[in-house]
Amino acid sequence: MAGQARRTRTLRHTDPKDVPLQDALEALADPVRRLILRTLAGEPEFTRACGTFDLPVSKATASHHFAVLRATGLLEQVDQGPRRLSRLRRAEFDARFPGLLGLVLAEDEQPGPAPCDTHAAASR
Amino acid sequence: MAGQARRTRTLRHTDPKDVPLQDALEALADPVRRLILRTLAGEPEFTRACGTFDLPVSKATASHHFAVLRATGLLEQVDQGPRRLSRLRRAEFDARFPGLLGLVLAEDEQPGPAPCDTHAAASR
DNA sequence: ACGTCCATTCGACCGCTGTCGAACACATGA
DNA sequence: TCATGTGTTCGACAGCGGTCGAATGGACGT
Repeated sequence: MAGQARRTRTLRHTDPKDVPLQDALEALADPVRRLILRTLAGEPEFTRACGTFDLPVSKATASHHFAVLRATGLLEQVDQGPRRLSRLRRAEFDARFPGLLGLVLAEDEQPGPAPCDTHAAASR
Repeated sequence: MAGQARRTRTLRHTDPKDVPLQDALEALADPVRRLILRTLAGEPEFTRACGTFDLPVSKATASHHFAVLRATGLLEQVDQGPRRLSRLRRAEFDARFPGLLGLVLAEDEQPGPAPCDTHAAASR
């Protein structure tokens, strides 16, 4: 059978209304998760699969971060075949925490001279 | 004997302008620190000494949290004799991260069923 | 049926940070 | 000078969370 309509199934996601500020801040306090959110904000909805993100971590870790974001009501995901497409729940999250997501999306990539790097890179 | 001027000396504090979003979120992700901020917001400026806060942690831990808040540009402190009085740098922080502090100060104390602490019972 | 691709889950490791008691430093008042 | 009250600093400990490789589960295409 030729490909018919893709069976896109929405999976359970947390409603931002039920998210305590504690969880929201913890979720956003991770740089990888913020990178995911910023990437997602720059694309049409439901066009990026998890694997297409350019993240500095392994697949397992990335999956963990997606789960956290979903649990915090920050994104909604849809299974389309083997891929899992994401959408940023911008309006919903903004209704719960006005301005918070905006700060994240507007974050500068801090191109500084790497004062914040984790350990002795001994580079440059 | 009365009438000697209180020698209030301002100590070094970080300018919110120099604070990366990363640090701000990490600072606000701690419930004790948010409690400090909310308490401070409900009082006139420079009227609360560190010891007068009703915090669920030891003196040493409280001191640590005050240091973090100071380093994040969230509060300014003045030494008045043996006491260290604090002021919430509301406007300055709001200029750097519009709306963020507002969310914290408006936070509900979550009186609900969920006891936020996962363990640490029978302390002291 | 089978293999492939995609994402999650599992177990383990490790560093960071929140936590504490005790010791210290400082300013003040007797 | 000493005692007191206040806040910080010093080790030390514990738990959480981010991280990984490997194993697992599903959904196609052939």
